[in-house]
Amino acid sequence: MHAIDGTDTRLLTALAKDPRRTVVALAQKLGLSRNTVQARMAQLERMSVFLSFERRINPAALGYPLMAFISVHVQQQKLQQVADELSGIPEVIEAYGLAGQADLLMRVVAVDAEDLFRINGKILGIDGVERTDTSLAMGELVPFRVEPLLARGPRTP
Amino acid sequence: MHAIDGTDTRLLTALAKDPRRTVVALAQKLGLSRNTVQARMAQLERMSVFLSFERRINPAALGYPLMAFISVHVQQQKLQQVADELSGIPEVIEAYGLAGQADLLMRVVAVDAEDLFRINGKILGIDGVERTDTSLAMGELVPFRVEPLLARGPRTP
DNA sequence: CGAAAAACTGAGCATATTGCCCAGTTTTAT
DNA sequence: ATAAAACTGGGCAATATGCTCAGTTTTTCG
Repeated sequence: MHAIDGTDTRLLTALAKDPRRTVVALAQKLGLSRNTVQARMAQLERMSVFLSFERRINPAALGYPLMAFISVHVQQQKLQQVADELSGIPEVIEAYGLAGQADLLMRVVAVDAEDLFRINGKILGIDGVERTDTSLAMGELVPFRVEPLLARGPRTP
Repeated sequence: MHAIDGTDTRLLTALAKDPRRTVVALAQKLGLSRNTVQARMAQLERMSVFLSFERRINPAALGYPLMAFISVHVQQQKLQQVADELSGIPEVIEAYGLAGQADLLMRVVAVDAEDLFRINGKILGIDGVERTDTSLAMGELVPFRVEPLLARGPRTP
């Protein structure tokens, strides 16, 4: 067994609903033996189903209430260098290489508008960065969720 | 105490590093009493420092290896309706209202390119959606992290 | 500055959980 | 049909948890 099956998705759904639930309680809820839940959890862990705990930490609560998406046009063949420089800026919380209009899209958090301006300046100062477009996030219109995907059951990859 | 302080950031850092650590082990590591760690954790929970567990679930492992960012131009005064429609599409895992070039930016996952095309068609079919721009994510250049923010210690909000 | 409130400490208790082992049964893969 | 994988439920020892408590320390506020 190395693809996610219906029992795994049910387990993930239950976990998502109540992340602090004990293995015993999960087993009860799912009608499985405790050992099975343990074994399945261990397997999900091994399969890298779980991303970092950091994703659960709200930057706003850390003092960074502003969020922005900054797309960047990068000089040819300098993408990796730019990425390395970006990773040195603490407020850059993630960055993706893109196939599309821009070369790179990052998510940035900031203390306030001034801070954002400063960060943007920093990004513009990176060798290889040609142009940036900044879009301030005004609010979550669809809050993050994977529950609808889980509810559909497993997909054959 | 209702702002995050240095002890909280240290606690979050330790948690981020080892999410399955017991309260007893965390207390030991941080040189605090068990009760204090428990009390602090409870407070962080109350303060909504922790976002949903779902954010830790990797859509790729669920059978959605493709990710794309789709920006959308929306007809005036239809933003909320569009958002409601988007939330009915399971593959739309989050969407932000923007101040910038586009009105809305969403993150979409898909099984394959065909699936992505289908989803895009669905989005274009929503009343109020004028235009979309799709950028396929080719890879994480800066993987998600808030550790550098935590390492800086608390920020006064 | 002093008093009060908040936060921290360490001890303790009863109960629950965990990691792991085991042998038997059921399900899946070949 | 057979073998391997997965599941089951039982069990054990060690540890953790939720919670209480009284004393101490730190922070807040007038």
